[in-house]
Amino acid sequence: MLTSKGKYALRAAVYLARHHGAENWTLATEIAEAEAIPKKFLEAILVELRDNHIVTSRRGRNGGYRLSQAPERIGAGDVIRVIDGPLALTPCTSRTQPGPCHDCVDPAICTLRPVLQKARDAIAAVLDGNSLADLVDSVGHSAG
Amino acid sequence: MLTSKGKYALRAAVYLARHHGAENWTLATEIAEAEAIPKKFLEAILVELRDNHIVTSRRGRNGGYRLSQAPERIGAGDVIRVIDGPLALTPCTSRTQPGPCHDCVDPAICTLRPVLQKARDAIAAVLDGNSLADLVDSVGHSAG
DNA sequence: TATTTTACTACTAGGATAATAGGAATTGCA
DNA sequence: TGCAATTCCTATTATCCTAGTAGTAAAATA
Repeated sequence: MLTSKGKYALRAAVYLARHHGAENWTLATEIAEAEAIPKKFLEAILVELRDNHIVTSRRGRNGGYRLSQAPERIGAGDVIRVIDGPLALTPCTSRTQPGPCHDCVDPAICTLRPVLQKARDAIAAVLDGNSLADLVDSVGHSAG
Repeated sequence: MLTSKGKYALRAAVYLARHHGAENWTLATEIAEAEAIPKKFLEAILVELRDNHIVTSRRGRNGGYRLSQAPERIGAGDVIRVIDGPLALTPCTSRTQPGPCHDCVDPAICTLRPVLQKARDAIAAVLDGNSLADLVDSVGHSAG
């Protein structure tokens, strides 16, 4: 399951994608109201997205946030990874932040790894295969 | 990410699959030692698996646990669902325990749903497509 | 310099996680 | 009948995570 924070992040990113434009800066307040996200919480999320180069921010008057790249170039998985961590089901099957499972007896002969690896690849294929632009377009139609 | 509990459950289930036999009852102590799982914690897990008809237990002397069905008929997803809950990334995309996302403005026009639905299907295809018997066989070879 | 807006730091309530402890109930065997 | 093995049940605990809230600092612009 995603955390609320992760979903908020994705919704905010999609909002920015929907309003993306060369010099179009969107206010945190606007996103918070439109998406019903607690404003202060959203600010913290946007800072994390900024630190991870998903969004760019500008302070002061006429400031706000915008995507760092075109919506077509940012995957849903990119946003989720930043806020909720790796897509994998275990540290040992993560590609972006691989690490040992502390409760694993012997990684070399782990019975679970092959399936969990396949699961990770399947999740990543979907979430990395769908850009924010795709999400904007997908409203209403659940096929694709 | 799976919880430790979920991984313990899956490892225990695979252990039972490896030692599956008509009247073969395996002790919790044996599984705990072989898989390095805290015994008391494992007992609680096995009780949950029993309540959800994944394993069958027998008390007293010569007691123990065994799978309720042939290892070929129990999917990795079945075990994970019992211990860690739905495979879906959000309640609204769960097939086995569907529910509303409390932070969702309007489910009908949710921008995230289509992708999350696809993600769920992808995860489920892998985890439901691999039985405990498959996991037993997959040791060593990570392809398949 | 006043106002807008993001950025930063600190704090908190509640719940989940990962156990541990102790004993009760059940079964088989001598 | 009683003892030992084993699962089953009820509590309790320490630690971390989640989902925020509050207040203030810093920056940019008009």
